[in-house]
Amino acid sequence: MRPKLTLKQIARELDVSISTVSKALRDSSEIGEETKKKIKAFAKLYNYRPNNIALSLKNRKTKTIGIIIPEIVHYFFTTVISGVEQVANEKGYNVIVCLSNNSFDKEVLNMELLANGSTDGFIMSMAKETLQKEDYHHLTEVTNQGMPLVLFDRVIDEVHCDKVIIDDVIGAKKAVQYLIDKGAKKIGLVSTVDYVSVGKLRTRGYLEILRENNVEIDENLILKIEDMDHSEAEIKDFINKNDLDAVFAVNEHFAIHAIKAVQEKGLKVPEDVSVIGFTDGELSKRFIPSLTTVSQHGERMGAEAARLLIDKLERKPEEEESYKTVIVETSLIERNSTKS
Amino acid sequence: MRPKLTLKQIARELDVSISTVSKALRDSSEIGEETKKKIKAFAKLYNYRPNNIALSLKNRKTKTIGIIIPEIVHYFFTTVISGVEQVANEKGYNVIVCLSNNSFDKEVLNMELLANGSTDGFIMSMAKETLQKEDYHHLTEVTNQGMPLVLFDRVIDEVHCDKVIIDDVIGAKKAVQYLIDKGAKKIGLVSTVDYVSVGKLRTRGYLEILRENNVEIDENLILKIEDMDHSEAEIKDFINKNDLDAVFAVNEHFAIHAIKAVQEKGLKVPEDVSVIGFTDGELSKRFIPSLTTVSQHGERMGAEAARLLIDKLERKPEEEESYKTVIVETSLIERNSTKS
DNA sequence: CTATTTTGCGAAAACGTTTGAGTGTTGAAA
DNA sequence: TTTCAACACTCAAACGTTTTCGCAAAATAG
Repeated sequence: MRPKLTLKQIARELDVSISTVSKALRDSSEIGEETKKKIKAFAKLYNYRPNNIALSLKNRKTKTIGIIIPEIVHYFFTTVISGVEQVANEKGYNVIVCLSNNSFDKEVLNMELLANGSTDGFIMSMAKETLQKEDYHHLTEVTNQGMPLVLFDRVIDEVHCDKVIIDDVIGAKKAVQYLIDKGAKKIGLVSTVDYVSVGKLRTRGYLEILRENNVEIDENLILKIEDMDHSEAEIKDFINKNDLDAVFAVNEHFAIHAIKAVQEKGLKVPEDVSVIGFTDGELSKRFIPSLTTVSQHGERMGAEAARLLIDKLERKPEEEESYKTVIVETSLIERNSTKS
Repeated sequence: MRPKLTLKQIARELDVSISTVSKALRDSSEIGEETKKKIKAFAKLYNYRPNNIALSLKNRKTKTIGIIIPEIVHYFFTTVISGVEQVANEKGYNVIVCLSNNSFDKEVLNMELLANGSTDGFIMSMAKETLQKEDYHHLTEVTNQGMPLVLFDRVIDEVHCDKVIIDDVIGAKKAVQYLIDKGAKKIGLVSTVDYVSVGKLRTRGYLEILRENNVEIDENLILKIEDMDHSEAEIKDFINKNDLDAVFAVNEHFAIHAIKAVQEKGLKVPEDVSVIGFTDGELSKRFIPSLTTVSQHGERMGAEAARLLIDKLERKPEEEESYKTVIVETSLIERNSTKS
């Protein structure tokens, strides 16, 4: 077992000072050609690599970005991570992933941990519990310390920082308009409770587009799910109770349960009932019938978020502060769960 | 914007030395009660937190573990990460995630980067390209430097380190035996090329159990997919060509394509053909028919890997070196893609 | 009232870098 | 011969900690 080589060891070996070694390796003009050559050869031979931690301490930057998400076993978030990772890597940054498991406390804990020097900035999507509590002190704390923060997907206006969101309202409108265009009259909505901002926005899109099309809004056709664990039963009940010709679900999960419920009711998708989901995951692609969905382009969101963050990190301090909100467009992907 | 508080600043503010502050905060008996109280109060008021980087440099350990996986947009890997994260967090470790994208070069790059002080050890699953090349110098390099490494899922004998694997052979045998028990005679195998070790092992399980049941092996009933991009067409062709009454696929993906192909051929699953997959993802659960699969318990694997790694990290140096291989048992989950 | 112990604190080194300032030697210009 | 610049290198500080050692003053013992 051979421990890592340090400048000090090279210096001792070659009988020069540490600074000489450092400068030689950075090809400084202060050092003679002969010495440089010797030192470089030695370093190469023994595969010297500077210690990142020491560099971080010296430079007061770690070249890593922290990403905090509610859960990782979730297609959308993994695509976002993938996007972040790609541009981070391009720009020489590492990515450190923390999960909040949708718990407020764990989110706070994670942020505090990472904020103490471990990362240069954050990319995060807020825990459900945090949204409920409306307690954002950990976020403002971190930004007050001068750490850049980029919020994505689940964002809130109260926190001032860069944001990457999708046009949830427009996305929902696109979906519902599509259903209307295909002749649907009674369009059900399966959404979440309103404190989940995406649920709220998609619900708003649904309402707006119905109004724009002069379709009367029937509150009975709107289901807001609180407890994911009972979503299946609730959706089944909802589908059974109402005579719908189309369903817009705010996520894949709900969409699939809706399809199942429709089928169990003895009707066919898409012949009798069309279903559109939100988020384009594995499930949407491979389910039978494959799902028409509003695609969120998670990878693009991650990439945008990383770009925003790194811009902030590498910006000269004299440049003035300003916060951008990037909206990543959704697109409707037509598959087999809607009439064509 | 208020930058982070340091010991030095507290010391200056309170007109004591840095060491006094440090000791007071760590509740050393060297410091008088009065002084301690004063310093602690100040630190608490201004929310002092020690700088992780400085601690890492001092202690020569970072309390982070690096996890390198081929891709993240993949259910199995996310469950593993989830498992790792859980026990890592419990023990006060952070997790830094790197993706190799199945590229040898990126895997090497990532390891080198993280090995220079960023992490205390590695948990990884090897890139496909690395397995093909059979070049493991980056792994031995890292272990030679005394960094613990835990390999999972895609492992190789040549590298000496802790390993977490599943009983691929046994898992495959369970699956095929199940098919045989249900009366299947012509059981097809959809696998990968042999340098992907899991493909090889599952293939071996298939062969062994057929032999044990005195079923003659027909090479025509075995499909080995090289190029994932053309897997769909190849599987379709394979299903069309052969008159199978059951299919064992080494992953979800293949299983689903097999089901589709069977259905497109005009046959029914599971009435005419039973299909079993490997890995228990979203897709398996929600597909219709939902898939009978061999579940890999990724979360458990991740947890085991993290435990092994942290044990190594926190082991006293005098204890002797030894490498364990933990086998996480698979279980067969019966759903609707097989006759009951 | 001296001798010794205890108490309370500070100085300094260390972790591995980078970098500006300093130093000694050489050679050439004045 | 003196002066000065160029060269090639070393010193030392800094990043933020922890920890060993040393030292003075106070408390205790003899």
